[in-house]
Amino acid sequence: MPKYEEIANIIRQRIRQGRYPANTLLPNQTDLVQEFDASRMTIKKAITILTMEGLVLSRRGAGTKVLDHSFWNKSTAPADQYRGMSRDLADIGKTLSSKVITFEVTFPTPEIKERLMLADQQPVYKIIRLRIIDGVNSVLEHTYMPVSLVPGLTDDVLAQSIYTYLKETLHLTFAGAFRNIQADKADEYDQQYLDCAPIDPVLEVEQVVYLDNGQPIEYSRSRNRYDRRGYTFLDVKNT
Amino acid sequence: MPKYEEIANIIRQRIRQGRYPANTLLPNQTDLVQEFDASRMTIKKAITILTMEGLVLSRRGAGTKVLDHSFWNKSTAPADQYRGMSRDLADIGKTLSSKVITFEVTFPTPEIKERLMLADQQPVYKIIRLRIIDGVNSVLEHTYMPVSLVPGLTDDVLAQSIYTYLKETLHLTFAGAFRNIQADKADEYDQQYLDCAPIDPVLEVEQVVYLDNGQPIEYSRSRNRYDRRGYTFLDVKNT
DNA sequence: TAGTGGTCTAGACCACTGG
DNA sequence: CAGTGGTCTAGACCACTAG
Repeated sequence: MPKYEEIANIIRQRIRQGRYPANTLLPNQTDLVQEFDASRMTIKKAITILTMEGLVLSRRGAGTKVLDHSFWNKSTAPADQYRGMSRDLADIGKTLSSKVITFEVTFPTPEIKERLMLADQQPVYKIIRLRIIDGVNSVLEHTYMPVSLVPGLTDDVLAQSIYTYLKETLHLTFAGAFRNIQADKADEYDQQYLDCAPIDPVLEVEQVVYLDNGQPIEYSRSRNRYDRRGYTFLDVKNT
Repeated sequence: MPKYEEIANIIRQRIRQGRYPANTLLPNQTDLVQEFDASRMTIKKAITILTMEGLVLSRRGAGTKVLDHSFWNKSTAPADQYRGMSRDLADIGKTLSSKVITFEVTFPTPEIKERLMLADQQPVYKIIRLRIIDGVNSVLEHTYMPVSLVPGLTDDVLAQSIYTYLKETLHLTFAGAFRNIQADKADEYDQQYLDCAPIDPVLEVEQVVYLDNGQPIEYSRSRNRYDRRGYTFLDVKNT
């Protein structure tokens, strides 16, 4: 692990523990240089990480302030499960249990072929899973993955976390994801599996996930019960 | 403007112009060091910007590849208006025209007071605007701003872009925003102004926008017609 | 093994904030 | 004005990819 990441971890811990209380200033960067025996560029990089996480805010001439974002958890939102991948992409697959509804191999439609950047005749997995959070049917997940990139996918894996399998077993690493979020009416499928009424809206999170070599590994549409899941994130100006 | 930003702009332009075509490699960093007469750290910083924008992807040992994300625009999504603030926060206020429905000064509810981090007795503007995109009523925006931070707000400003006023006239700069997105049923207000039926869902984008000194400047809830607006963004792993 | 990007340094200058 | 963070350099070493 890079030095700047270690330093960021230490400072983050100190903030959480209250050693650097909210609305006070962090030690200045030259002091941190001394304490961590690092160059200022390295300290700056560590602080940038914390800035992107919304923990601190630096201003030229004024120092680096510790922010108070405690109210984020007291949100009125239905349930803030989704998070950005600032820390780790695998959090997407974080839930209690899954029920596999469909698991088959097929040729992709033109749309899916394009999103996964596939050549002709390349088969994909088509997976539909019901995600059950705290015993409540919450998300209906339609997933497509190229068979060539994900050998050995089984029902067992699907019942757990796909991403744990991709990371731990196949040792794949991710570059990021492209997402589109929209509201939609509940279709018959949603109504059947999410136990919702025809008038209940659905929050659809559509995403393409990329490996660190730029190859798409997944296209999915997650249809969330509107009263169960929201999508929460921080959008920090980078500089 | 910092040197690394200028370099990023130049490289971005070359990518758009096709001088660095998709799926080819950028010149390596030592070559770029020579061309731009900069240090490698500066070149790296420029490339990081482009990485965050999804334009390129670097891999240790393999070079920096130009990505092809042309299909993002051919999305099946209803309309991708919203974007992250990677480039500029003001884009949030980018729309054709507005109709002011409510514009008053009031004391905040406890919830809004907390989100705007206000002391007691501090009044806020309460603004409700209908945003009309291409002649169609698309978004109903409920906005709260501290009066003390935004002097001189007028109907004229509201009819245009609030953010242009904040930036150009008041010279405020922004640190970022916290957002929560969820689906909801259309309430009577939505039905009246967005011309939608009771069964039509609504996409609600809730946000708190912060100034660069950490002070919240706005709390808002934007209620979008589900068939008019989605929320589209890139989530890139940072390192 | 050659070539790439990732990290790190020690120092420097500058822009900005706030008393 | 003193003190802060933002930028930038010239060089170094290392981890990784790909032939």
